[in-house]
Amino acid sequence: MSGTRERIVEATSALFMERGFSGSGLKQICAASAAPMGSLYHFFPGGKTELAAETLRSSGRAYQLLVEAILDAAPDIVTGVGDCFTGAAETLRASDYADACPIATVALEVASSDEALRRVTAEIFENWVCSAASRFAAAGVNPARARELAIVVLAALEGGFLFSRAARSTTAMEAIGRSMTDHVAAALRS
Amino acid sequence: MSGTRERIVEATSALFMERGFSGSGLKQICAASAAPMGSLYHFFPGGKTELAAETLRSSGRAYQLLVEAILDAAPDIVTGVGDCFTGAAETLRASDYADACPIATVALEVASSDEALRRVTAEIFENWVCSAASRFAAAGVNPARARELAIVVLAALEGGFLFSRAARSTTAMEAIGRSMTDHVAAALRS
DNA sequence: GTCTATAGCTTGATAGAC
DNA sequence: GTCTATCAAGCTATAGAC
Repeated sequence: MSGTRERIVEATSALFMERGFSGSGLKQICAASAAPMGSLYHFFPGGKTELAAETLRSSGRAYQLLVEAILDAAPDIVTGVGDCFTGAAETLRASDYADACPIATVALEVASSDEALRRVTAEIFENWVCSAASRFAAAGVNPARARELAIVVLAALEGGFLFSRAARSTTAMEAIGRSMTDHVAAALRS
Repeated sequence: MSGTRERIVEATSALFMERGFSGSGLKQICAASAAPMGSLYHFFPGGKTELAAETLRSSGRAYQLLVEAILDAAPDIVTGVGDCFTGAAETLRASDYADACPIATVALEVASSDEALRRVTAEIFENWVCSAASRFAAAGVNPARARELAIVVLAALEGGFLFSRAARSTTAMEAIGRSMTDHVAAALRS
């Protein structure tokens, strides 16, 4: 049960957030996870693509569980959505704007240049949308609208990460969070 | 007035959208723009960073002018916002999901790893927000709210590019566009 | 499973002829 | 201003001893 494999995946996830897919070298990943090159290719014979696919799936799942936990802990869905945005803002500040979406950077890099990885990112986003949509529907939003609402809220969260990281300020994330709580509240009333 | 310099910047912009900053090599850029290596360093003695900064500024300005033209051509601001999203969706489909935001991919790549380029992307986004906010204010939105509204609409547009490119489908962009027109209309009524 | 060494290629950048 | 040749360093990937 050597933790080497897990260490490699964790180091890859962190490097992907800081430098993206092309900017993260396998040597750098090995150094960051204190793993030799041979171990990386032992666990991931498919090389960088296989490692990236597993890293994206793993951090995508972890991120989904985090959001679900925040939504389920809140007294109502509107508060829960607000908590996601304030939590994202706090995490950004606490991590010096490094700990953001673990998928977006790589997703944009590979969208037009690596079909296998593009499919992986599409699957992760689809899981996120389904997860959020089911929460909105359970909270009383018309099921057909619930999916659209999930798409909008998650897209706005991604835009918030982009603007907040670029500006090194969380004012964008906070403004977007306010708008999204209003938007979800309006959807509940209709 | 050798067009070599312009060709280099244009090729760089296209490659940044398709493969990002780290994924675009200078040799690739020279090949795509039919320019020799020596010319690239003649025009951009600061190397890849200087070329990237100028490319980002140039395509950021062009993108802003495009959005402003769409907004100003529309009969009202709500229609104009809707036109931006349907236009983005059409452009994505027509370009096989390659022609999207010219800044976002690079902005995420450099946010935590290249301070000089991070500042450039922050400045571009700030210009976009100011431009959109002034249109919203001119349409009758309370000036304090106009800036927040601009941030939300642009962030949602960026999230729409991300989800639509990953899924190779414009349904996300279209759903987000519908929500944003509703959101802008609501801001006008309040 | 772990580790070292290295092949083969590409990267960003430079030098110097023209 | 243009172009070629080249450098040192980085990359992904592999081979093979332990």
